Amino acid sequence: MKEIKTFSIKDDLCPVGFALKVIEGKWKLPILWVLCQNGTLRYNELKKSILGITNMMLTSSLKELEESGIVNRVQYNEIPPRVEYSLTEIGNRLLPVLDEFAKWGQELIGIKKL
Amino acid sequence: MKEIKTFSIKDDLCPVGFALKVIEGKWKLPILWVLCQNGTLRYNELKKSILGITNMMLTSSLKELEESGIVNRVQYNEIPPRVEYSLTEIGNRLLPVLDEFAKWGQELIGIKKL
DNA sequence: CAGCATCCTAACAGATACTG
DNA sequence: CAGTATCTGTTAGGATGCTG
Repeated sequence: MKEIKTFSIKDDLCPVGFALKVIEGKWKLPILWVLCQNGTLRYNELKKSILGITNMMLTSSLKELEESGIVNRVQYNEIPPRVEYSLTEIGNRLLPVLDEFAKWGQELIGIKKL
Repeated sequence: MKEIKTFSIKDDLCPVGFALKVIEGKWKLPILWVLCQNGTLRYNELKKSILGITNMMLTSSLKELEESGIVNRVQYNEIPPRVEYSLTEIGNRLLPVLDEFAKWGQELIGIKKL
């Protein structure tokens, strides 16, 4: 009888699952994308550059990304208010990983077209 | 005035988004994990090795993974029925990418503990 | 043994309007 | 300018029981 390795759901402290949660959600990748393309952006610049996003989703997605530690939020107490967002250092280090992921995705798309 | 690169939601044919969808969902990673640890497994072996999963979720997750092309399903027409699941070739090539992802996740966990 | 059908709930996401 | 608040719709996931 073969010995089967099990997986307990308690193990979802698994680093892959953890990393995945950080970028899951409809708007996280788009936000990361425009930030890595443009560097630092203000709230309204982000909003304009991500077509279709609402204030609610932009705000909550940014907050989660900030809490995850991959987006910086800098608030200037001016009138009118100014808030700038950018990728953190570890946020930037995610990019090459996503690139590998993209390559694999491309292969998969290629295979499915056969 | 700076030129801002935009992101249209229509672009979600983006390979990263595509790849992400394939492994999203509560049970996909656990399934991939036990398959890569054990090689080929039968339906009930999978069920036993993933604690807490229901028949419905196992069935639908396996079907999606199969449709994505990263899991093989082989049905033997015997009595009692036997169905075996394993990773496809491209499914196996996902593993090193997930490994990179895991390393990044570990770093992030490390940073957040500081 | 390997599943499918049905019903149910909770989390996610969108629309709209309002505020410091 | 940079968000909140509220209300509503949609989808993911779960419980339970049944079938070839």
